[in-house]
Amino acid sequence: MTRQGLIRAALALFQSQGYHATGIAQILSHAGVPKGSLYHHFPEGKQALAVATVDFLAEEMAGRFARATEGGIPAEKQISRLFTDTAAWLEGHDYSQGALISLLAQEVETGETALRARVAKAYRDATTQLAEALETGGASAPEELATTVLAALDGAIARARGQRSTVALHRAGDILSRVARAG
Amino acid sequence: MTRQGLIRAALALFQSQGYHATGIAQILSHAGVPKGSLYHHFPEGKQALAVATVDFLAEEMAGRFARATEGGIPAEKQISRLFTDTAAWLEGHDYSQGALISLLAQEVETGETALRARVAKAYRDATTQLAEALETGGASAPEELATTVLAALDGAIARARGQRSTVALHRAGDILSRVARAG
DNA sequence: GGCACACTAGACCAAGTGGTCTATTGATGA
DNA sequence: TCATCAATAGACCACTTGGTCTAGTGTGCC
Repeated sequence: MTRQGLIRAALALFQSQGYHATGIAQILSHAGVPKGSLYHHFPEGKQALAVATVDFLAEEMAGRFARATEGGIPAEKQISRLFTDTAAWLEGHDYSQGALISLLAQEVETGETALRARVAKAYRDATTQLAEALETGGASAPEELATTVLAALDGAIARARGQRSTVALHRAGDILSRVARAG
Repeated sequence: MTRQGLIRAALALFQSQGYHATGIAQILSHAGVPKGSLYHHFPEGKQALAVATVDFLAEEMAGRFARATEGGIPAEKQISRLFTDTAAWLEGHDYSQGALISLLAQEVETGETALRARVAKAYRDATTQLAEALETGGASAPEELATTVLAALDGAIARARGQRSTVALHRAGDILSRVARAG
């Protein structure tokens, strides 16, 4: 499906370079789709595509957090896995991918309301979902912990990319999983 | 000084919108400086200006961390202050400012080597300086803690901007200052 | 068959991009 | 007084940007 292809291409590129650095032409060539198709599926253009991208990613993350709950894994283990999995994912993509939501949160001007709203929603949803998973994993104060874990994860992803090293990811994962065990 | 004005303007704009979203023209008008002056002081253009911006900010952060050590403040207190101060700073600027280093770490392509190198250096320096401060504040495993604190700080800043709320900052600050007390 | 319409295709456009170039200004030292 | 040169000033350029518009294509329905 053309629409899906556009979303996937845009996701990869936004995650890699950010919103403003990614041109329409680049998305098009990456997806192998002509301009007319983009503006047929997304008449509001680039911003609408970014919104769809955020929604797509949010759904993916939701599934991931839901799966983490299934086995009745302790919160401590869930957290350390989240960080090590992310580290492996970054290395697997040679640090070309990143944290879309936090990137957009900083790049997008206050004017672009639709996009801003989705970003805020993605943050809320990710936190509640992770908090639920951590709660079933036995964590106390799960909301507070989930917020901190997500913040550290985003910050560590950025740093990993800046330094081409996953040590920050592993350090943060260690400390926060210890918090889950203690608290 | 014209050069300083350019750096300050660029810092504010890059921190607000990111590197690619900020045009030369915008920096110029913000600083009240003509184009010729920019290319006189920074013959390598935009990227060189960004490098200077990172250096400027790194120096500022270094001073800030050094000051935190002076009073012999316990690590726990240092951390909670770092987060509440940042929250106040964000609110004071109406969420228009952000985390430059982590933004650049994600936005800048692998091709722009000079800028990437400075970003990596800024990460390293900030971590060692904060670790020293935390160590004199009585923290154990200060490097690990400093890394986690900086990651959580960056991630929480992004989120605060996305949601126009500082709760994530306060939550992360609470949890991590507790870690410093316990560990 | 032939109509309808979602979709593809890409030429085209005004506005903006980072960067270059020449001209001028103004302070300093001989 | 004059020469020098860092710094200022902005016109200008090739190129790219996001977006519009018209033309065509394929598929399903009557």
